[in-house]
Amino acid sequence: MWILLVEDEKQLAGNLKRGLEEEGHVVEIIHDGEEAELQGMVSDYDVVVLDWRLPNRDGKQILQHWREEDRDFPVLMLTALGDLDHKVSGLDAGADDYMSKPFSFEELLARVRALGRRKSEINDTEKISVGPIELDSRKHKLNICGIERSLRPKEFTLLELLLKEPETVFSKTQIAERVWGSAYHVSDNTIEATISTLRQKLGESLEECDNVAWDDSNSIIETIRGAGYRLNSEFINKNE
Amino acid sequence: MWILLVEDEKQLAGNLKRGLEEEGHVVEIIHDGEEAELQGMVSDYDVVVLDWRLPNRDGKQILQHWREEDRDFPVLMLTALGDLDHKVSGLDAGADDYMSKPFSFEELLARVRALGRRKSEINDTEKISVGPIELDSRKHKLNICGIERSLRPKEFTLLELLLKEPETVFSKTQIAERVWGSAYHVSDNTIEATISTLRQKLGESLEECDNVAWDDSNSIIETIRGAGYRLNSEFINKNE
DNA sequence: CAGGTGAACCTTAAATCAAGCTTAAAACAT
DNA sequence: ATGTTTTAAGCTTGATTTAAGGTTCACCTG
Repeated sequence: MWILLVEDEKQLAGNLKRGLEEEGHVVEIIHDGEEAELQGMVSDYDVVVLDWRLPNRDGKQILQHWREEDRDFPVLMLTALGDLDHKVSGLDAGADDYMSKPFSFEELLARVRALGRRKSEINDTEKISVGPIELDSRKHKLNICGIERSLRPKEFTLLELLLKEPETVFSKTQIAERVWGSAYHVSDNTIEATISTLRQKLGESLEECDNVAWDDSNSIIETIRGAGYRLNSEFINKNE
Repeated sequence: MWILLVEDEKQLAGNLKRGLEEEGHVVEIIHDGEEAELQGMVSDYDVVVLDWRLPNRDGKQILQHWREEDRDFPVLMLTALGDLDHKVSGLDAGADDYMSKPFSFEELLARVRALGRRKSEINDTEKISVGPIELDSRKHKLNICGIERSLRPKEFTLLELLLKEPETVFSKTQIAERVWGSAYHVSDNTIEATISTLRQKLGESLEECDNVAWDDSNSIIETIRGAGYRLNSEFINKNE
């Protein structure tokens, strides 16, 4: 999932980010309230984790502005211990869930997961499947006509992105942002190399299936020159 | 869309250009303030992205001069983080939106799209259709009476330009600007060659249609000697 | 008004250029 | 130490531009 984490304590933010990433999420951190507000206006995160006390704007204000503008991602608010009033006013302002510090990481994880699931069926049903391909988000496992196959984290996230919105063309820039978390510092070649190994793994697996209408196994992921990549629509249709 | 990007950090500018081009926009980069000002005086871009800090002139000056001369394209200004004063003074000077660095690429994309939409209906209507010809800008697809056909990027952008404003005659210079991003370094012959292949592809496709009132399939794109090219108006009328 | 002339334009193939692919090895992280 | 990610290099494929010769058209001239 694509998560925005708004938290000004840098250490805590860093830890959470790492933990969430280990679970296979893509995490963006923002330390500043104003910036966070803007960011939320333009990007459709799957979940936003929002600290209540922030420099420049407080969490509640930010959230209210978002909701006024119909930004509808689920928001998990974080408050200091004892701020029970905040709980109420926060949920009022449109938060979907609430947690008070300190909390265990496991708990955060569980709630983030729950929120993501709630948002939409497509988005984090742990299992996405297109034709004979099944992806288990939780376990980072790929399952092709019954045969299990392990993917590396980056490969996994990339495939997940493509499967979630088949038909859509994702540009390298978008892929960089959604899989690596930022568009800068990621070279084209890195993405190409990842696509390449991913194709190989998919290809190998599909060859071992009997009942799949597909031969040129290399092109499950289509290249649209100059524009990006997408899941091959023919493949989708034939095997849906 | 036709976008001018004024930004002196070459690396950043290059990245953004690539990203925007992947989305199907035509992008011209200028690194220098003075040159940018001139360019804005003579070309009607759909959107201008303007860095605030530039060599030779600062963004604000440039923008003011433009507005004094009634150059009315939407301008998205870029400032360094924390320059909140600039935000205000920039919007004052006539900017339509603002973003502080660093920003995510998707954010830029969203805002550019929004500004383009605001300006005119024609832009960003994802699907353009004239008679049996349908063009999907976002997906880079051409569809003629139901049959899909692939065009190369330059061919595509050129056709898009002609379809967006049928009736209008586009000179070679205009075509160079709006398809290649700049009029220099593009020879007449290049454009002629592109028109030629485009005509062929359109011709072939139209022959396969039944219900189209058109015979001399070569002249869907009309040549107006000494002036330029345009979509054949007869074709438009017969098939509208 | 026939014929000639030059400019603009067309067409095709070949040459150049750029995007994307693949593999192994280096770097990084755990 | 092991698995992952990134870089590097040479390669393949496809897109674009150039080049060269052919058309067409407007207009000039005898």
